[in-house]
This record gives sequence, structure tokens and C-alpha cells, in this order.
Amino acid sequence: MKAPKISDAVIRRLPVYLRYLTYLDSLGVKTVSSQELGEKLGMNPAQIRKDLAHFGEFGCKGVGYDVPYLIEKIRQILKLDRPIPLCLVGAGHLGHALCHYTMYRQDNLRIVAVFDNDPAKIGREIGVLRIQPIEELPDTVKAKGIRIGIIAVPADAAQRVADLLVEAGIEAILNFAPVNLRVKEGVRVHHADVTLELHSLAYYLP
Amino acid sequence: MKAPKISDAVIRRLPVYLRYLTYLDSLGVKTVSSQELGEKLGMNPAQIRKDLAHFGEFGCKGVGYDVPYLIEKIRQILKLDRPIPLCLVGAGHLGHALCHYTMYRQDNLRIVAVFDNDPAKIGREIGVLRIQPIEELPDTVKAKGIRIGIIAVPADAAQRVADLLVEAGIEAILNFAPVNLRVKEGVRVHHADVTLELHSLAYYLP
DNA sequence: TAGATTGTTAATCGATTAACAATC
DNA sequence: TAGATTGTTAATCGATTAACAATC
Repeated sequence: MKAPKISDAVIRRLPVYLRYLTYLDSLGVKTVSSQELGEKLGMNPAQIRKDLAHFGEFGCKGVGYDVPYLIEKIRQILKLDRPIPLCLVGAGHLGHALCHYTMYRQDNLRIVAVFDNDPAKIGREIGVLRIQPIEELPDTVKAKGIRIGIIAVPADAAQRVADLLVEAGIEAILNFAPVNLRVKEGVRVHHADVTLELHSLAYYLP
Repeated sequence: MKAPKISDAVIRRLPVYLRYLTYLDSLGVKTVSSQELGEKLGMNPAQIRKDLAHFGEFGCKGVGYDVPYLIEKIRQILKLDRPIPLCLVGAGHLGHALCHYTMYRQDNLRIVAVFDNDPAKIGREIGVLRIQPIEELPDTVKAKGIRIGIIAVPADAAQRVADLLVEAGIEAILNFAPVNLRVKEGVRVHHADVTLELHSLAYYLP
């Protein structure tokens, strides 16, 4: 649709805007300028305008941005305007936390299946979901149209799980295990790497 | 010590190098070139050399880098060569996961205290740690010399906890709550933001 | 209309990559 | 020594910021 590739830096700022806009909306604020947005988020207003202008003309000169309209537009850009089924692999503490977390959110990303290979966990429930044996993953992914997989298993199992997810036809992976996953071209992997965050944080200690 | 500021992008790559070097070391590999490193990590070798050269001359021309020596040096740079006590606020599923995670790691970052405000949780144990009431935070932080605080509480409590941590003298915060924290100058905050990762991942879906 | 704010072009800044002399 | 690889300088690339005409 859009010829020029949008940089990842831009894409990662959109959810930040979205979150703050949603907050403004909850306060009943109808309009916001890039100036105000920039002040609150500690960002350059020109950057915000430029980021948004990549995708269309969402603002109104002399006025600013209509909050609900901009929320709608950003959600469209991020493809959050349609339901996206996720699955979770690994029903440990982290898995539970993630399940509860996405369960109570108001967006269209929803965990619809949970897998584990521990017989003690299989069959137990997290919220409305029953923990399924990992062997059921391929069929369930197809049956439920699951598009994103979340890996919340120990490091030594992560690559196997990734292979299984990719084989099942998953399109993107969010990986919590502290390992570099290798996946085929076209499958996007994001890392939620606590180790990396803590290590880089340590550097900045006085 | 070093006059020119090192960019955050560089700092965030160091733990990536460190992880892979540690893996190589576990295999008994003694020496590695920026070329090999770059191939395995999907990075430009020149970038790796330049990153490292910011901090000193760690390599050997014609040979490459001594793996154990480089590990030692990166650990020094990141201040991981000395024990850094952490505390965790929020003993939910995420808190449990983080506790177990840092407990079994071989680095010097160690959670040494856990706090919660839920009477049902206070007094219970996570590994060797007893969950303490949040009121004990200031004294415990001082007594144990805690330098980094991890926030794993619901969004609406996060800012209060951040204020409490800063007040207690914490120097850095890792925040898992999906809110923008406001802290005074000099306190570094990193975000481990699952929402942001999932939202940006959704964009890249085909 | 006058004031405000966008969208966009141009200028600046910084980061990545390439190239190569130094040297192990 | 010859081959390999670093550390570093120079070239390239891309992202951020500033400036401003367009216009609500």
C-alpha cells in the first residue's frame, strides 16, 4: 500500500501515542496538539507530526488532532482494529501473568490457547482456558486461526517451541526466553528480554 | 572516566555480545573474531569492533578477541562484576516468575527483597525470600543497600511504588506496568513493556 | 480576520558501514 | 614472513529537529 518502508523506531512510538491518547480519551479530552503530546511524553512535537504523517493526514491545521479519531487511525495502522488470536506456550508463573494480563485488556489481542508439556499442568485452567498438551498445538493453531505465539518456556526449550510454532503457520513470535531464536524469513520475532534490560540498567548506575 | 557519552544503542548491544560470548565460553571456545560474532548475531562486524573500542583495546590484531577476557571486560563495563542487590515490588505471577528467574542466574544481579501490600501474601515465601509488607521497603532498601527496584504491580499502583522507591534512595527502576513513570532526574527507568511489544508485533503481521 | 497548528521540506545530527593502515 | 584481524578514520546512511508555507 505505502511504498516507502516505515522504520521500526516509528512503529514502536505508535503504541506509546496510542496509550496516552487512550488516557486522554478516558478523561474526555477531545483534541490534542503535537505540542501538548510532545510535552507530556517527553518527545519532539515535530517527530510526532512526522511519525503520523507517514500514514496520512490525521490532524487539522490550526486545531490539532481529534483524540478519538487519532486513536481509531493508530489502531488501524497497528492492525489492532480486528481480533488477533494469540497462543501462549509455557504455563509457568510468567505464562499465568501474561494470560491474566491480556485477558483484562481492551484490545483485540487475546490469548485463545495455552500449551505446556508438563502433565501436572495439562488440563488445569487459567481463567477460561484449559492448558493443552503441546502436541495439540498444530491443530489448535489452525483451528483457531492463531497468528502470534508467545514463548514463555525455559531457554533450552525455546528454539524447539519456535520451530513448532513456525511449522504450525504462526506469523509472529514474542519471545521471553533469553536466547536468540532462529526462524525462517518472514516470521517476525520480538524479544521481551528481562536480562538485557537489567544488564543495560546496571550500566547506568552511578 | 570516559569523556564522550556512549549511546544507549551501544549499551544495549553489550548484553547481547555477553550472552553469546558466555555461550561460546561454555563450549570451550577460546578466541572469536568480530567476523564470526557478526555472522552468528546477524550484525555488522565493524559495528561490533567499534562498540567494543569505545571502552578500550580488547582484541588482538590478526587473532581476534580472547573469549574469557572479553567476557570479563564487558561484565566490568556493565558493572556486573560486583553484586547488585535488587528488590521486587509485587508478588503476583509476574513477581514469582522474576524471582525464580534471577535466582537461578549466574550473574551478580540478585533480588534480595520482595514487597507486596496484600495481607494474604505477606509472610509467604518465594524461594528463600519472605514477602514483606510494602511499609518495610524504605528501611530494607537502606539496610540491604538495594540499588535497583523492579515494579511488577498493576498499572494504577505503579507511580506510587515508583515514588516510594525513589524516596527510599533507589538508583534505577525496571518497570513492568504499562504506564509512563515520572521520576526525578538521575533515576534511570527502563520499561519492559509487553503491550508495546505486542502492538508493534501486530503491525508486522502480513 | 488573526492566531494556531499541521504537513512537509530543508538542515542537522548521530549512527552505521566501509575502508585501510597498523600490527599481531 | 604472509595472512588475518583489529582499531580507527572517512563515507554513507538514516533519523531527528528546525523552519515555514499552507490552511483551518
